Amino acid sequence: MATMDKKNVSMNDVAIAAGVSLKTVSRVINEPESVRESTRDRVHAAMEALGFRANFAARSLKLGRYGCIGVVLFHLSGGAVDMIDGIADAAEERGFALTMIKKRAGEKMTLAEAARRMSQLPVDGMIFNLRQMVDDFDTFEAPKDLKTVIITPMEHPTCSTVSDDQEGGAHMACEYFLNRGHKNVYFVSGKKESLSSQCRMKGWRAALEARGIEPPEPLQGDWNADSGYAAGLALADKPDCTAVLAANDCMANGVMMALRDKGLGVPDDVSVIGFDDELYKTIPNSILTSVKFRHRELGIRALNEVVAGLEAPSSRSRTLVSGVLVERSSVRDLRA
Amino acid sequence: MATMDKKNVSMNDVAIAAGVSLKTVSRVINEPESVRESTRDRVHAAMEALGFRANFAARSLKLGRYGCIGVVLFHLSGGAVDMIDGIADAAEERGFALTMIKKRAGEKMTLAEAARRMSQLPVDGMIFNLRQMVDDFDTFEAPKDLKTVIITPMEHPTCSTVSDDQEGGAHMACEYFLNRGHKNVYFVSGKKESLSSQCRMKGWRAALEARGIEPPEPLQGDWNADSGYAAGLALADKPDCTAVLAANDCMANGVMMALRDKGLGVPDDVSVIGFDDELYKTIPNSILTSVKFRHRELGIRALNEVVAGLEAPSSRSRTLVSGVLVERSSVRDLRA
DNA sequence: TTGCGAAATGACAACGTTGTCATTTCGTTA
DNA sequence: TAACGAAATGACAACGTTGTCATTTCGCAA
Repeated sequence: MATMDKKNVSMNDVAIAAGVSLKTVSRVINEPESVRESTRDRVHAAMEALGFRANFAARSLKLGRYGCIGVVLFHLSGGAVDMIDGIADAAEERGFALTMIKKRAGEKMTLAEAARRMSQLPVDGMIFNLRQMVDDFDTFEAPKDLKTVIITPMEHPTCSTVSDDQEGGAHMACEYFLNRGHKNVYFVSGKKESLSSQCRMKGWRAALEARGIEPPEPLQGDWNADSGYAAGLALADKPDCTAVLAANDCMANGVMMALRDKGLGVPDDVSVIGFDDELYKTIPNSILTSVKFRHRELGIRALNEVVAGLEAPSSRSRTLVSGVLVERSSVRDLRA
Repeated sequence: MATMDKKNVSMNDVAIAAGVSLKTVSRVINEPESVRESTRDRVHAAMEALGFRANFAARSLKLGRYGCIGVVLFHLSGGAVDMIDGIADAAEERGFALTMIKKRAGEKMTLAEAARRMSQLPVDGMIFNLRQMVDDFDTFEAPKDLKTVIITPMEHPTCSTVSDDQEGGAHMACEYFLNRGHKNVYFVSGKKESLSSQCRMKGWRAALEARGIEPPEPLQGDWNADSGYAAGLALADKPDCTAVLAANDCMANGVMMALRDKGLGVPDDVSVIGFDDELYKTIPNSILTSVKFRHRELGIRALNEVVAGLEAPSSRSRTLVSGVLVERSSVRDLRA
């Protein structure tokens, strides 16, 4: 066998093989222009022959940075995929890799705990994806030397935050109803503990109150279609119900099915708007108008915010990524 | 201000503050039992006061390992969330963090390229999530010192692989039809380039051929409901079509809607089975029988395989995680 | 050929840990 | 009190890079 594995190949090994100094090998990697071409070729050949791979630990130790951004997933939901996608793409583009840890099911993780664990890992900054409340949210202080961005709709006293504009999205949907002559809007919520659901409800409530309308009692759902169906059955009995805002598309679909089963048409008798714009994937010829959030954009913003803050970890900003109303035909214009 | 930030606090700083040697601080962290309690307390106090955090780079450099597993996402689909969830949980449990990179949209990444990039990062082993074919699949050789596991339905000559048993799942669904008196099964595929779709088709074809049935021409879909709907319209015209296997639930739903619109009932006139068992989230009272894969389990297995192979990176194994048929009422028993 | 400035290369320390081995301190027993 | 083995602690090198600064080599003009 030609290559016996004498552990790992170091720059020194390459240097010896190429008949140059260790430092020259380093230069070939970091500032190739400064090395004469003939020398460079010799070094490259040696690296190839020995199967050299730069040692991440030694490099980071010397440089004092890792080129990695930490991501803490407190919660892994459907929309999280696109967000991670955005984070990963933006990271890639800026030459960072991601280091990821996840809250385990059942485990109760605080921000402080997450920060403690992250700071043992190779990261220059970190992103927390937080979609539910945690105990120490208000008291948490990020490590001074580790830029921290929290993806959450709540404002944080010291950390930068990034969020979908959930309230704004709900507001937009309500306005859409009201501007078309609807006198009221019913609301079907998602799981109680979800911040998204809470914010969507808050926006709905605010939009109605801004018009001097008393918001009706919201109906409690759990994100799934069956809970929407149950809500729909209840709503079908309310004569003043002409408009329903459901906190996601699945429940909106449940509502529509229930209305249909009760002999009511959408949008002829009742108008419906959902959230997330994903029903079209599952329902052919879907007519549901829906508020869509740009999760990918959200991830990109979060990552950019971290990178921008690497030099000044204590800086603080608040970013809201607006939603978009994807218009289909599930809302009737009562003025017509 | 008490604590001016003189860059980072090192073990040496702590040692001085606590009036002990650097090595004792190291011991407090790595083998606390071997340090007298009074000393330990003093060191802990100093660490607290100075805000000491162990330096990952220095530690890894010395230890020669990182405690991180690399994950390469060639493709980020819906099912990937659960898989990542499984990987992350298993990693957590075994004391590993994850380092992640992602193929960017449009970019063409080979296994070799992915391995090259990963090996510059802090990882002890790696997992490739590969749901489409890549150019160098057969020729790829993993770095000798970096255990590599590929999540893919294809067998690889040198790397360990882990996969859902897609073929088996399709086979199971077909058997389920045939055992209930159906004489044939039609198939609606997903996107052409998807390995999942290809494997499901292969399993379907094999199951029919095993019973001496000539498989009808498969219908090409794209995973979304509309393509299923189109397929359903076509199938409604085929008098011999009593059973349809759709490569996912969304398309299965599209098929069912089309059949209904053509005046055919499910399961009375035509039976349908889907894949992934997720329709119930979107459709109230869903009746669709579906083959469900345990993506979370898949992730766990992949991670365990990597960790098991850390000592012997060249070992090779093939793991198949079986699917489960979630039975509802979309299949009619023709024998009754 | 010599001299010169610029380009290329090299020697050595340093980054912050942990392993090895030597030294000090402690608690017992003679 | 002295002597001893065990427990606790410390000094120093090493891990594989990069930064600093010194040295060598090069290309060109005198």
